[in-house]
Amino acid sequence: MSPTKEDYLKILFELGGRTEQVPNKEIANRLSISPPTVTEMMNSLVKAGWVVYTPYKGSKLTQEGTDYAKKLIRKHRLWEVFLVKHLGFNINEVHPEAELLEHSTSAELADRLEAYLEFPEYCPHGGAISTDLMEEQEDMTVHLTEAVLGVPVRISRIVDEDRLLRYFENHDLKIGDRVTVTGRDSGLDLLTLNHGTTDKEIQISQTIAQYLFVEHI
Amino acid sequence: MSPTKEDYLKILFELGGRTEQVPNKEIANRLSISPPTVTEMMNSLVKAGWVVYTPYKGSKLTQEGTDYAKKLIRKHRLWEVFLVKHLGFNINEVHPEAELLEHSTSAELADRLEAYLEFPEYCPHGGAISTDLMEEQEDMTVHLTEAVLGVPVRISRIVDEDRLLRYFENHDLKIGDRVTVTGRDSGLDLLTLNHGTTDKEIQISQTIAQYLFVEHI
DNA sequence: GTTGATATTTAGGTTACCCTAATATATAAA
DNA sequence: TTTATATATTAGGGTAACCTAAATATCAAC
Ligand SMILES: [Mn+2]
Ligand SMILES: [Mn+2]
Ligand SMILES: [Mn+2]
Ligand SMILES: [Mn+2]
Repeated sequence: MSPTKEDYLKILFELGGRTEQVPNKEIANRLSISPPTVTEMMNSLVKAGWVVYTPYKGSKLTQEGTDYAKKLIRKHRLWEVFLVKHLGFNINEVHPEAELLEHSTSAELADRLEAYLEFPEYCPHGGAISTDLMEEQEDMTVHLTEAVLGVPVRISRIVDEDRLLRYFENHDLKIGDRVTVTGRDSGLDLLTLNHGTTDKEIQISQTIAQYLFVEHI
Repeated sequence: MSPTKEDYLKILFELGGRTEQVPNKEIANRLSISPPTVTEMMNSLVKAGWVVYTPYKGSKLTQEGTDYAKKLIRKHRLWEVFLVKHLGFNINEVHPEAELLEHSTSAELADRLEAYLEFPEYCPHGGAISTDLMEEQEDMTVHLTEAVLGVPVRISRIVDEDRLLRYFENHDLKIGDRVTVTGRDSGLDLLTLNHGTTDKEIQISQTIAQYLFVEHI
């Protein structure tokens, strides 16, 4: 498996490909790649047994594809923990580093690294590390867009995609922050939040709020 | 730069391409790749400014090529230290892991890793980590084949190429061991050693002994 | 100085991963 | 139900990194 193919599997998992069909366009967007390239790659992933592909509909991961993706995500998150905890990297810097390291990590190395880090439960962005907890978290967490108006919640996880992390940093949002959704404007695609700690008003786009997960306090 | 090209530069350095012309065949052997592929790659490395290539003669690294190779080797050796010291890997297992990790390591990551490891001087195979010390070591060390008969020496460094490491392990040789060359048979390509610690007789091929460096005690 | 062994290059081909332009399909609107 | 729009596929092309087979260059031995 090449780093390229591995990244396709990972993205597929992150876009819900474990349970639903993911349209090519979403993959193309996330990887900044042209749609024909995605079509081509999906056919190749089908041939290798990682994916089930329905033309014009989208792709779903097979069981093997799901397992492979979860192993990759585990490696990615383990490296992020190492980079932050031991090497003193900033939370917003580690994702691109881990994006590379994940592909150069044997199962043996991942296991030893996990033990060395004393079996952390979450990565610095709140993502679960154990492959079982990963599915659970994926099924249980609520998107910020689905939070009830006026009810305070805690940010539990940020989808760690480079552009998103910068967006959230620019809006002063962090894992663990308490926020309350105070307004929703679907026309302007806006979500208004009250930040629990600073009591400041924050406005973010609803489209992007989909990548923020929250839990009830 | 692709991992592939990076490995070519590194091999070139390891084969003495900093000071001498390295023939294509040696590169082809070390990388287990066909000679035409090497020719092709050398032309590509020339175009990128890493290498000076004389057809039918061989390749030398430019200053830029040398610097790049040394940075890569530093990353490689830092990872080996980490894998052995912190993750408990065996010395003979770490080379293939580092061979991958080196290509996924930013300058920032290498610097932080080096500080975290408390600036180690040598990798587990005795290779220098600082890029200055690296050249010095390359120029100063003596090949085991050049050691004087009957004079005890200490093994200071093993060229960490996968097949070689296994050969040396099979012959019970390790960094730090004292050995005395007791015989040399050029016809049979054999070198007879007396192992200082166990007092056992060891026979290794002269060809392979070239990859063992020793220092006087 | 010719010969022969070895090393190297040239020629031609493959697969992986990317692209744009043109065409076809699906779906939402009129 | 036609039409418009978004999405997806097909067609055709490019570069990187590999290969084998055949041609050519180098160099040491005779
Ligand atoms: Mn990440
Ligand atoms: Mn990646
Ligand atoms: Mn090594
Ligand atoms: Mn390598």
